[in-house]
Amino acid sequence: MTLRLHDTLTRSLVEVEPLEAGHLRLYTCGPTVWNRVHIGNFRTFIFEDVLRRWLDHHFEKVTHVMNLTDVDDRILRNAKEHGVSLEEETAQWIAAFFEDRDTLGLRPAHHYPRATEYIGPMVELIERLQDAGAAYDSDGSVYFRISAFPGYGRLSGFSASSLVAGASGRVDADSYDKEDARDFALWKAVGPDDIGWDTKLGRGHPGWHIECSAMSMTLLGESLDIHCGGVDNIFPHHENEIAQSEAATRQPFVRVWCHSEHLRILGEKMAKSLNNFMTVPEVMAGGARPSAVRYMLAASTHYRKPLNYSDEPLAAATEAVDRLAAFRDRVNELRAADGGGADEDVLTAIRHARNGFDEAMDDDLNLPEAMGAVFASLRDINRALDANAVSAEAQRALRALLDEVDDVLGVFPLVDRERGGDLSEEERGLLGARQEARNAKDWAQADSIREQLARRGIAVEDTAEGQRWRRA
RNA sequence: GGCGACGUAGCCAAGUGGUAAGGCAGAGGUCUGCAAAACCUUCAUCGUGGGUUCGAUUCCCACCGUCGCCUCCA
Repeated sequence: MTLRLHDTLTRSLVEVEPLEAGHLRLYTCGPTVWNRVHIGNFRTFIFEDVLRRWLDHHFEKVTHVMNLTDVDDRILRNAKEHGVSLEEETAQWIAAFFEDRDTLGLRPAHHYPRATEYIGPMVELIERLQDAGAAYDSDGSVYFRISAFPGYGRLSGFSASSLVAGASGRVDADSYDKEDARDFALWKAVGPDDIGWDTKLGRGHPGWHIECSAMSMTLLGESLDIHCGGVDNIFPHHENEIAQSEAATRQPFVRVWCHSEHLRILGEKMAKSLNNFMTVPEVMAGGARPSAVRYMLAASTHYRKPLNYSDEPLAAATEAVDRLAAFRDRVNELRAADGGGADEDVLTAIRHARNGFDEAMDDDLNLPEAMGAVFASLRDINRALDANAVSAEAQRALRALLDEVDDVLGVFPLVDRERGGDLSEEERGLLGARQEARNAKDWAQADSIREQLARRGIAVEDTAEGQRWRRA
């Protein structure tokens, strides 16, 4: 089975083949830590997490690097305003990012390089560009010379003439003294009172794009396999990364570019600038479960299509997760019999689920379709289990299927965390009393206790094996 | 203005040149002391208008609508 991903540069599906056999090198654009990231950012991070997990499944070794951009104009401004160092300013937001990452169950990257720790490599890279004639000084700052890189615009599809300076209304068009409006800053000169670094280039701080080139080359080499981010990074960020990297190394910078679509809210992109965003803690405070948020962001639609955030998809995701979790409970509680009358049907359904899942995932990470295959098989399996017992072997196969699916989906650890630990002494007592009431066929009493437990957030179900509880 | 994406049931959504996965919600039923869970049944001709084709939701054109990018936004 080969994995195919949509490559932004060629706008086609390409087979993923690591440059170094058996070792895939992945770079994902991380957060700019100037405040708490929102769930729109996390849509991209979760897409990248699903990719990372599927790559782990495919290749012997994966090295995943996610950068933390801890120097940029907003951070510098805030640090100055608060009268603190850059490190003090960003520490809280880095901590918040890791907290949210863990809330949503993202597999940690192998490296989280910070821009401020790579000033040296950035300066070296800029010097290489100067030597190559691809960079020039202006008022102490250093700019990349677009005209020195003929391939400029390939990734975004923008031709030189089509770029309308300031058309987005986001940035002042002519605030810098550049040869060409499209040229971008590699190094920005600052005065002695401003936060900056004294380097061979003079006192200043790096431009936005150079950090990713320097950090990825340092940690992953001058050519890496996959580089991803949100679609809004295509231009200018990734376009500029390609230009500055390849102008320096004369080698292809990245083999496959992947970009995820935006999360929307009320039909519009969720963004800090539109003030229509929600953070992970805010969503949780609204009663959402981490497992449901993760499911919604990862699996409710394909990563290259916009996803609209609202209560309905979240509720649907909650139910979908519950269905999976209930099925896992059922599998774990199966009392396997030697005969295993349902084995054949169950094993067939498992095979269908696995094949459908793998195929859909290999086809550009189509997790929605992959889950469709899983759910279709769940129904077949449930039907078989309703009718007959299964062998211990079939039970093991069912567990393996769930493990495989959740190796990518990643919701079960979150579900376990949400359910909390064991029952308290008192709650156990209530459950025992209810069992006694049921034995005595005192239904009124049994129902009343079930009500009490429900008010504590504990759902009780009666099964052939007795009572089963879970935190709802 | 340039470039690009999308438009499938009440909602979310996958997909294919030969009459549409899956999830949620709804309706009816089986099971259950009652529930819950599970299962069964039921619920769409794929934005509009043309064209190509034996046949299009799937290819082409136009239109309408929504959205994104156009120098520091994931």
